[in-house]
Amino acid sequence: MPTAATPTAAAPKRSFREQMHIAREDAIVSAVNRLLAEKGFEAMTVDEVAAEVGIAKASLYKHFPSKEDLAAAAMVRVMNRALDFLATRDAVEASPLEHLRAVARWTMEVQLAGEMPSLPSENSTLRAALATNKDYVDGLMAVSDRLGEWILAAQAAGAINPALPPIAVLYTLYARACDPVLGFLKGSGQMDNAQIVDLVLSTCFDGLRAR
Amino acid sequence: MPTAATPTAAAPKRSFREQMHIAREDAIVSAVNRLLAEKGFEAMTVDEVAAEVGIAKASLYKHFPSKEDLAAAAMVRVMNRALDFLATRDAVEASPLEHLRAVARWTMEVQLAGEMPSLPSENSTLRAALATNKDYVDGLMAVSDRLGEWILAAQAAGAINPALPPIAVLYTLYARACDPVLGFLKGSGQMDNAQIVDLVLSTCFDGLRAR
DNA sequence: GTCTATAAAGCGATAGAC
DNA sequence: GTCTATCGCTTTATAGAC
Repeated sequence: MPTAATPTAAAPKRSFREQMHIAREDAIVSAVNRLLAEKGFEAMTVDEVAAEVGIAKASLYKHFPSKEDLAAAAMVRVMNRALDFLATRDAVEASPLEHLRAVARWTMEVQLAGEMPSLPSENSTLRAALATNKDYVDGLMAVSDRLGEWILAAQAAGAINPALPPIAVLYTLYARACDPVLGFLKGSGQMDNAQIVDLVLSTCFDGLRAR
Repeated sequence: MPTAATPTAAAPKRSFREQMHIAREDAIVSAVNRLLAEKGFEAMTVDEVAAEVGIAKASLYKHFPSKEDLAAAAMVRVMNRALDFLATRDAVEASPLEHLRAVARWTMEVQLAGEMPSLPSENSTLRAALATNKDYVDGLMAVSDRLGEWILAAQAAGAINPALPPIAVLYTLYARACDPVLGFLKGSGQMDNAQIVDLVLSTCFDGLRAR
């Protein structure tokens, strides 16, 4: 019975093709992710993406209808990875402040690994595409909600400065994920990644002033 | 004596023309400055600059030989404005920490005014142009030296965390001049500029943690 | 120095064979 | 779905008249 009517026979075949398809798309999204982190959306070209993946540019457009969708897919994946990381923290016994520090540390490590896309400038075409991308917006909301809980709890416990509006704390954490200070210090060639992360974490949570 | 041989007669005429020339170039650089702040180097087009200034694109290229030189001129002007501001602080009776706070506040106000160019991504063609631009490099060094003195003095006085390498403090101040948190908070529409600056200054110097 | 007009190159996106 | 080849447009930069 070679027809597709038998689920037990058709499912594996379809699944295999789908897995190949997913694997290919994952390779594409990975390349886009790296290029977005390295040079940003405007400077990244679709030809570069195709060259890095090792396929023709036209093939890219069979998977993603536009450059914006290509980049949006990478942003969605980053957001999902963040959600995955947040989920791992649920099993950890720690204070809200410690959770927030752990998240900030994770984002900085992702950035030093060259896998944190730099945020698109305010009037980029990518911004509009992201704003109407349900997967991205949902992921962003989910991350923000989770972080918001920890922020409120940390402020209630007196660990985070209660005078700061929670939204300001949230935005600060997002901004530090792309903090160019990491690249500056890396470029100075005087420290290793662990030292850089510790330093920037310190300035973020403890400030420049002595305590 | 209408010839150019008489210095007293020739000098004013040349000076007038030069002033016109300088005024025109200043208008160009101002437009470039705003566009660099608004959308960054890659997304800014020379056509936009010409349209904003109100002259033909070819005329721009009589003043500046390339888009990179155009942008570099704007960056040099920002650097010189920073030097001017630093000079005004010499007349102010204040501690090194207060000087650093004042500088950070000034950069944030410039950014909220839409006049702080976003820093070029790491492998932008603008980076290479800036690295070989003597005026820019000299200005950057002068600013860094001046800030470096205050940083060292503030650390010696125990006002800035002495555990932080001075270079990390310097880079943090540079990064906060372009901090996207200002734009985020502005976009939330919940605060005025003064509140935003105070908030970000607080997180920069005092950190997120309660004191 | 300013303009109009255009060259030269790069880009996102598509056509059509296989 | 992948490829080669190309379209159509934008962009940087220049030529040449005035």
